[in-house]
Amino acid sequence: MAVRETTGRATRRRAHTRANLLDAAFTVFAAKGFGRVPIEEVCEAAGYSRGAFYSNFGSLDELFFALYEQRAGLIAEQVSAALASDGPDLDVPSAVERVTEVLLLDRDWLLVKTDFLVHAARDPEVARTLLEHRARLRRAIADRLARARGHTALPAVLGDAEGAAHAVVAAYDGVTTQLLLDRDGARARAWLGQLLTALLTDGSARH
Amino acid sequence: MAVRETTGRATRRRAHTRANLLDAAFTVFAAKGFGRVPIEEVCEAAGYSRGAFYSNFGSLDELFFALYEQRAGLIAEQVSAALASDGPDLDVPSAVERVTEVLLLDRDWLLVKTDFLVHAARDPEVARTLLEHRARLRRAIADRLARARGHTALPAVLGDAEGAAHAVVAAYDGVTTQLLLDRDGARARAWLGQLLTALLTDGSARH
DNA sequence: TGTACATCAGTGAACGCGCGTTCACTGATGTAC
DNA sequence: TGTACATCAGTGAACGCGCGTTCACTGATGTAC
Repeated sequence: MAVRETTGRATRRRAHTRANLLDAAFTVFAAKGFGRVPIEEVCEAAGYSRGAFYSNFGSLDELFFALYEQRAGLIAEQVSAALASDGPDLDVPSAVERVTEVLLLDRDWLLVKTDFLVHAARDPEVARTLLEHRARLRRAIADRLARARGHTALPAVLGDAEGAAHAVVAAYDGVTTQLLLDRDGARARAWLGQLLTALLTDGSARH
Repeated sequence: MAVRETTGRATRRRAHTRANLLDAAFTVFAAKGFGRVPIEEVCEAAGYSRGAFYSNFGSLDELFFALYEQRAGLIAEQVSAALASDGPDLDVPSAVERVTEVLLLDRDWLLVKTDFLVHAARDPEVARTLLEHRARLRRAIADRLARARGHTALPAVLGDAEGAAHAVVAAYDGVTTQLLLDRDGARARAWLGQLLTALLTDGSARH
């Protein structure tokens, strides 16, 4: 079954509507939480009737998954860019700074991502999707760290670059939780920076 | 307004029903997620009619909050106990081991706690409750760490014992996220142990 | 380029189910004597 | 200790609203000539 041509016939309009619904859903989900939002509300925010929704998605879940995929892809690209943007040798503090900025800047995304986590935690199929995204992110980080070996030694307890990347993700998730509660973005970014520094350098100061 | 006597008249029965509803709710919420559970389902699981629910709680939210308070209190006690259970000097690895065990053993609790986080993230009033619990936990950890100063030096990047306690909580939250997704409890506990060791000791091995 | 036509995206009224909420009741639990 | 009584916890049927889903329609968009 071939994917519907995105160029043929009145399909530009369709794609446009779909994108509008996704954008509206992002805002509304972030504000109220997935599962507390009736279809009607997404449609209203996007400026369509409910029929338009059913013409584009089979259910709110389907839209939610599409939304997650879209945004997660976007973030992944931004992180890659942030990691790629200096020479072959890694400047840890500056890379940490840039990645931190990407990961913690959009509170709405953190909210939606957490909603998605809650679903994934109860549905192994959904969890697989999320785990794959995380694995991809981790690999990007690990690769970057590996390439920088010798420049900065990693603490032994964490094992190899894979282990260190794992720790980076854990720190990110931990700080995310705190940020969701206290809404202090600046502090969260500073704090994530410190944590990553503590984890990635050898504990010996660099205050 | 005095709190209703828990000993007077047919109130033992009432307290019993309330406890049954809370226990049933814990199981059902963990399985399906708060917000995906109709009142009827909690009542059925507890063996009561819906009227019994309304006789004890004003809404599912109210029950959910009561449930959170109850369980969070329980965990807090267990953590305190785990921290108190050796002499005046702190044996970091063994304390880490014990606390890790308490914090990551009950997946159902992690699920319910995450549901609660999702609500708190959108309601500052609810967030206050959760932040207070976290602050209490953090203080217990910080106190314990402070008392052990000199025994094990903390890395400078994290600042004082408060900072280190903050890091412990962040690591816990981070590992929780991973555990919710991969369901590998043993690995999560090992991993949290490593992270805490990396954060609390001075990076210099102790493999 | 202009016009007639076919298709299909999006409309919005209508339907009906699930579930929250109420309330007159019943019988279990404790009190008074 | 036993019995009559009062209270109030828990029952379950009934009500009705919110919202998911459907579908006959309209008019916007692209095609053919």
